[in-house]
Amino acid sequence: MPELPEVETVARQLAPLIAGRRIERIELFDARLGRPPLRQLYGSTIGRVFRSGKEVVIEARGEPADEHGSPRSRWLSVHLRMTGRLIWRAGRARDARRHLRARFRVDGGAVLFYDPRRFGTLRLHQCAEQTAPPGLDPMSPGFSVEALGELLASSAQPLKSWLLRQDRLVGLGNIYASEILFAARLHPEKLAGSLSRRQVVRLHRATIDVLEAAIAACGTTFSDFQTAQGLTGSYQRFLAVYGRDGQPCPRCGAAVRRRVQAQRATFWCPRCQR
DNA sequence: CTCGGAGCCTGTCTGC
DNA sequence: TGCAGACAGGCTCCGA
Repeated sequence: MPELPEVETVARQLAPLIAGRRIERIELFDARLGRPPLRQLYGSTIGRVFRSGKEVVIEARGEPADEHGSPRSRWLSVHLRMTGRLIWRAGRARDARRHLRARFRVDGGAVLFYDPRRFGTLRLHQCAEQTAPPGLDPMSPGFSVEALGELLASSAQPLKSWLLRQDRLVGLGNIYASEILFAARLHPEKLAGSLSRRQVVRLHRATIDVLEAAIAACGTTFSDFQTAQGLTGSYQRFLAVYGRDGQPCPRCGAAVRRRVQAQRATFWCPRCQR
């Protein structure tokens, strides 16, 4: 389910809903989540809530050790993988238990973690540095044409597969990789290291444009994705190629094609992507 | 390094 | 209607 725009949407919506609230209790309902020592977060106050790569990170600020000490923070990161959802529930209503994997009780409500396929993960970090993803975030100031060019330069991988690797750029997944390549008019099987300077510029521009538009639309919803407020995204209305196998390319009218590349469906326009 | 395949899970949709 | 198979927004591991 969630790629960068969806995770960004969840983090942005969750932040004002839970920042400043006290963590009362965290319940895990799925053994696959392991047994992270979450009790150490009890009584701490939620600070920043932000996206890191494809993870939602929640800062838990503990009490100051003494009156001069600054509060000790820990960070809880949630990876939604394919079908995870983080939903804010105000008050003390009863929660649907189906697919409920974890519940973060805070004063005034709870954050519910639903995940039908159970691929999602929770991790507890003792320092902020540990929450940083390995790759470059395309929404960060460091994402320049030069930086993208350098990352691409050494690779003999097809562009579509390259874009899915989280150790180079973080946050892109199967939907946006296809959409970005369409916007950049680049063929998904073109080798990453073979791009001209102008093509790198196009890819850079397309990455930012597609992600910003998707964030503005609160992400893409097919079936699973919901925002923190239980709403759906609307970017699916703007998808040019993803899931549009056989339909006309919105730019040139040629039939959009689909093929499986490294186990994942790839969609592209055979006429205007070169 | 890269690729392909299997695996982790459950739900939904398609075609016979 | 029933059932098998394909497929799904992510990622990791293995062997070639």
